Amino acid sequence: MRYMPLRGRRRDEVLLRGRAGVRRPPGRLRGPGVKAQGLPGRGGGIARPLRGPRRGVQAGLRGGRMSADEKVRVRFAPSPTGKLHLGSARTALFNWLFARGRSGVLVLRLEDTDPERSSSEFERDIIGSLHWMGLDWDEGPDVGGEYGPYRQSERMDLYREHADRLLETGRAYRCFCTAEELDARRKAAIAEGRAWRYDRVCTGLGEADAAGRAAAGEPFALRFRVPEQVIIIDDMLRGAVEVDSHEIDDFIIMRSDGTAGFHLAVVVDDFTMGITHVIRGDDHLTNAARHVLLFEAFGAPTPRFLHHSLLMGKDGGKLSKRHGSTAVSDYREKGYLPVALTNYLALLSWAPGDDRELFSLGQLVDEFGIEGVSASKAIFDVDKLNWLNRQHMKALSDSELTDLVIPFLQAEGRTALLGLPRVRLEVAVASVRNGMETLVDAVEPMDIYARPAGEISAKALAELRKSGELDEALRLCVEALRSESSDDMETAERIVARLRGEAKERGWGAKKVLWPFRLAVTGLTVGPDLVYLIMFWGPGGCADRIEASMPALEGSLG
RNA sequence: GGCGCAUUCGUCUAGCCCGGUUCAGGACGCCGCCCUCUCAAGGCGGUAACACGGGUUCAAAUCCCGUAUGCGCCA
Repeated sequence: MRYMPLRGRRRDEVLLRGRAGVRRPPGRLRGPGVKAQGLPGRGGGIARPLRGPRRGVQAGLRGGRMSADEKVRVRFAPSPTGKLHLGSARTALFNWLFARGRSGVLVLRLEDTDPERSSSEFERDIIGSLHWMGLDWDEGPDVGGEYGPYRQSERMDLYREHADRLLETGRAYRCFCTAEELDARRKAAIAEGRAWRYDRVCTGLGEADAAGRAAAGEPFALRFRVPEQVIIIDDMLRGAVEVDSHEIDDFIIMRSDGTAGFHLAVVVDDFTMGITHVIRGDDHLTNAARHVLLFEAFGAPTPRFLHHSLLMGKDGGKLSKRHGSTAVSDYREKGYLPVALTNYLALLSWAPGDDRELFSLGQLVDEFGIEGVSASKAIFDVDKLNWLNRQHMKALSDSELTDLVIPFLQAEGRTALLGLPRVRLEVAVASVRNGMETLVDAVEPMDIYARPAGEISAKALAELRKSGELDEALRLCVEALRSESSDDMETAERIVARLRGEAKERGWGAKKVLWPFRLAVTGLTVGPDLVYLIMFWGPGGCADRIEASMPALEGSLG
């Protein structure tokens, strides 16, 4: 590691860049990112990352190519080869927050160049999941835009043209090596303990020769001729990352089947779409070196990069299905609130700098800044997500929560509950809400309200039989209930208070009368607070239910 | 294997830039207590970390060097 990622530096840098429209000092003359070492006549790059207070600022200049009034344009570019993954969702969120916080533009681009693995079903899942999270974009396959098309599969001609340009200028060359030949040479190299890189056997082919073979129909790929230089990746999080081009072999930009290589497609898309900041996962940090080279070769401005850390599972490995659900839509189905998910995802690798943890999406836009982003790994911890989900559910009114719970009751086929008048449904939801971690958690506890009167579970029956002075206790309950008729909360509280009083008068603990109350009314040993039971069935309804339980209690009553 | 990135409680992190105010603060989890008709929720308290080794310095989580480990890319 050569450069010094000093967070304080970064902070200055961010402050400088933080406001859109702030004029930056004129930058270096040379192209961005690439140090032109050993290429005479192209000097002027920073030979080493500068130390001291100006380093970060310097690293942020991008060669002055970006004018101060240039609008921030970022992109999120998933492959529709699976459902939207939590890690991708986090990348999308970072891009979205970055764009929205700077009045920038977010582009959604689908990297669907692999027809074997891509499907429109996944495309729908991705778009649906993003929308569910509350994210939107200004340009994309579904909304259009002036830089389209936004599916890579529809941009093949563009890649071809650009690849040809590199061939014409000599920045790329035809490679006739077959897969078998390459494989054999790679194996040999590895067997000898050498690091394998493409051995450039085709780089010396004369143009006439190569063109002739191509014309004769011999299949070939196009390889990028990697120049000798130290590549500097200008990363907003990690500073200036240096990569020696010796580490990079002449990678394929156009496959022999005529499809574009990943690196070519990404770079062509990024600069033709006017992307100013590339925010993506750490796994692309070293790929960025290739990209910088390509931007340079095309004479295009190099965007600034931010390679955030990857999302890991509990065991430290890349988050995968082994660790549980990884798709955003799974969390949606489990009853997580989108705001809790975005809050949690943001909190992985980002902190506001103080003790606050609860953020709505809008608050995140206001508070989020790359100065608060950590560069180290993030492990997905569902416990914390659960806690956040709880916190966000608490902020909801009973009515709002009910609206959210209804679809889950439908999905679980709770028709009896769904047939309830709205007010009673809300009481039912209110009664179970503090036990909920997610929305689905409402369903089973609410089944208590669908129980027929007089049906007592074995466990509850045993508890009732254990209770002394049972008949007296139940008589008091019925009496108290019969004396009231409203089913509002005040009344319900009054009834419970009265029963406590009655128990106290007799020198009993409250449990002696309240426990049988619960058991007889619900037939179960666990359930919502008594106050809610009274509100749900009404005082009369509860009295009826207690009386309905009497037959089952034969022999236990005095 | 080469290169790159990362490394503060089990987990997410504050602090690190501008060394002393920190025997390192918060949150989740876990444990205990309180509350209590049940289950929870809630309140209160506790547990637990500067990867390691050198160096600089009166003083280092904070600065420098090295090592280790993890992750990534090349595949």
